[in-house]
Amino acid sequence: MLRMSTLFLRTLRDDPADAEVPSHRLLVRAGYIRRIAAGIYSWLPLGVITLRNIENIVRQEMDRAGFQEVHFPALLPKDAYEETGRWKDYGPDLFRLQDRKGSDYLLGPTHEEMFTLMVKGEYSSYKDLPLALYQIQTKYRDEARPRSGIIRGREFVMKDSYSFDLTDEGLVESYQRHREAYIKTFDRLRMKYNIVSAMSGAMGGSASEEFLAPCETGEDTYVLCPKCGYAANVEAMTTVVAPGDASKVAPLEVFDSPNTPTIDSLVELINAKFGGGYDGSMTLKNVMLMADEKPISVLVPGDREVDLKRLQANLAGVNDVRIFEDADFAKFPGLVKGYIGPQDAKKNGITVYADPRIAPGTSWVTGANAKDKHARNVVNGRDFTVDAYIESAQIKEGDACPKCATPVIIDRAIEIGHIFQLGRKYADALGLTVLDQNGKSQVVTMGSYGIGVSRAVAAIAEQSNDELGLSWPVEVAPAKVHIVATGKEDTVFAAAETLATDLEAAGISVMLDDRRGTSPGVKFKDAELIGIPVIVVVGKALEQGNVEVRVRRTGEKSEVPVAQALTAITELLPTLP
RNA sequence: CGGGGCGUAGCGUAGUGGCUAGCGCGCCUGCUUUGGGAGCAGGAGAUCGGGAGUUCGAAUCUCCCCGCCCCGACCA
Repeated sequence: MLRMSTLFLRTLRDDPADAEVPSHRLLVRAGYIRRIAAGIYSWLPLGVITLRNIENIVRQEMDRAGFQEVHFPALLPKDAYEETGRWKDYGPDLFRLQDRKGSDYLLGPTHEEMFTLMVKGEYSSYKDLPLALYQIQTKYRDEARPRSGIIRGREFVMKDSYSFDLTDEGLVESYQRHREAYIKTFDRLRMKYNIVSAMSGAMGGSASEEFLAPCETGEDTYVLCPKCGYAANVEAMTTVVAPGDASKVAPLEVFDSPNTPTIDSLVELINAKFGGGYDGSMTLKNVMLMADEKPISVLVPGDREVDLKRLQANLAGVNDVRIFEDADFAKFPGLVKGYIGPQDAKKNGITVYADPRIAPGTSWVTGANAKDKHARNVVNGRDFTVDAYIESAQIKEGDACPKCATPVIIDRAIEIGHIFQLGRKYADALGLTVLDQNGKSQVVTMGSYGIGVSRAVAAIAEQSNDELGLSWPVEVAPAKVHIVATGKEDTVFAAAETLATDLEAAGISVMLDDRRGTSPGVKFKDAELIGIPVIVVVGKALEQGNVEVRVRRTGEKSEVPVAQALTAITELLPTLP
C-alpha cells in the first residue's frame, strides 16, 4: 500500500520551465521523474512502479510467446562492435569510455552483437533452432538532440529481442510471432497505435514495420489510408502512377523564358504564352545532388520538393547525399542553373533518377539547358531517359494510397516498437553458423525486435491525460485505487484505512491519502494529477455510511455504502481501460 | 552541428550599474480551518550557472567557459 503521508513524493503546482510536451510536464509535476541532465532522468517511486508495471506486461507477453529472457551488461568491451564495424560506424552517438588499463569500452546502444555471440557460444546445430531471446536493458545513445523529456533520452529502457533461424521461411515465421506478441503487448498497454511499413535503412534486411502511437508531439511522420488502412512511414510510402500515352504529344518545343527563377514564375509565363491550363505539377524539377560525391539528378514534379530522407532511405548503398553547391556546378558547365532539363544528362555524364510520378510516356515542361530557355512537350522515353525510378518526392496529405488510391492523411506519432528481419548481416560478421541436416555449415538468419519501455511511459502519458493531469490505464497505473480521506475525524481515517486494507487483501493495489491536516482541495488536485484510475473519497458521505467512487478518466461519480465499496470497485475495475 | 531562447532558494518568477536581492508556491513552529490548491503570526532557505575583467560600486556592463530548452540536420 502506498501512503501519501510517507510516500517520497512532492507534486508541483507550476509547470516546470524546461518542459513543453504534456508527458514531460505532467510526469515531472506529478512527481514521477526528475531531470538529471539532458535526456537523462531519475525515477521517483511513482515512476519506478509505473515503469515496472509496463516492463512486467512486456515480460509476460514475451514469455507467453515462448521467448526467453537473458540479460547483458550495459557496459561492454568494444571487441564485438569492432568486428561488425559499428565501433566506427555508430559515430558520436556511441558513449565510449576506457578502463584503468586504457582498454576501450562502450555503453550498449543496442545489443545485436552480444546476442549473436551468446548464441554462437552455446549452439551449433540446426536442431536448436528456431530460438528467440530477449532482454530488458538500459540503453545508451549520445543523441545529438535529446528532447521531449523521456520520449527521446540518452539513457532509456528498451526491451530488445532477437530471433535465430536456419531458413528464410523460418525467419518470416519468427517475425510473425513477434508481431503478434507486440500486438498483444500494446493492446494490454491500452495504447492507440498503427503498424506501419518502414524502411530497414542502414540495418539491411528486408521486411520492417514500426508500431507508431499517434500523438501530436510525436517526431515520426507517417501516412495512413482512411479507407483500406494502409499505413507507412513517409520514407516507405510508395507511389503508383500509370504510364502516360505520349503518342499524341507534339514534338519537343523550346521557348524563351527569361526571369523565371521559380516554378510559380514559370507557370505564370507558360500560361500567358500558351493560353493557360498549366500548373506546377506539370513542370519538371531537376534537382542536382552529390551522392557519395557522384553527380546525380533527381526528377520530381515542380510542385514538390525532393525529400532527402526518403531519397536516401531508398538509395541503396549510398551513405551521403548533399545538394549541389556552386563549386559542383562549376565542374559541369553543361548545367545551366535554373534551366536544367534531363535531355542532356547522358552528355553531361549524370545519372538520372526519377520519382515514380515521372512515369514513362508522361510529358513535361522543363529546362532547356540554356540560359532563359525552357522546353515543353518533353516526354519521358522519347526526349530523355531515366536510369532508375526512386521514391524521392515529398509526400503530401491527399496523395493516393498505393493500395486503393484513396487520398491518404498524414499524421505524427511516437515510435514505440520496431520489428524487422535482419537477415544474416550480424551472423555473417561474427561467424554464427550451425550444421544443417547434411552436416554442412549454414549461416543463421536473424530478426531484431524492440520496444521502448521507458518511452512507452511517455507515450501512454501523451495519449492519456487531460487538463487536470495524468490518467493511466488500470494495468499501468502505480495503484489501481486512490483513496482520499478528507476531514479531521478519526472515524474517516479509520474507515479509509479499513477499505484500503480490504482492497489490498483482495489483490487490488491502493494509494491511500492519509495525510492529516491537508485540505481536501489539495488531496483532490493531487489525486487527479497523479492519475490513478479510480478515486475513492471517504469523507462527508460517511455520515450516511457512504463513500464516493470516481472514475478519473470520465469524471463519473457515484456513492456506494462502505460495506459494498469493495464489491463495487472489484466490479468497476474490469470495465475500465 | 546550424538557428533561436534561457540560467536568480526545492519549484515558478521580479529585479538592466547604487541601501540588507523582492514576491508566490513549497518547507518549519504556533493557533485557527477541513469537500476543490485555507487564514493569521513567526521562521529557515540564494557561492544570482562558473571564471576573468571594467568600475568607488556588478545579479545588472564586457570577454571566455559550462549547462538547459525549442526549431532544424541527425536518430539500429
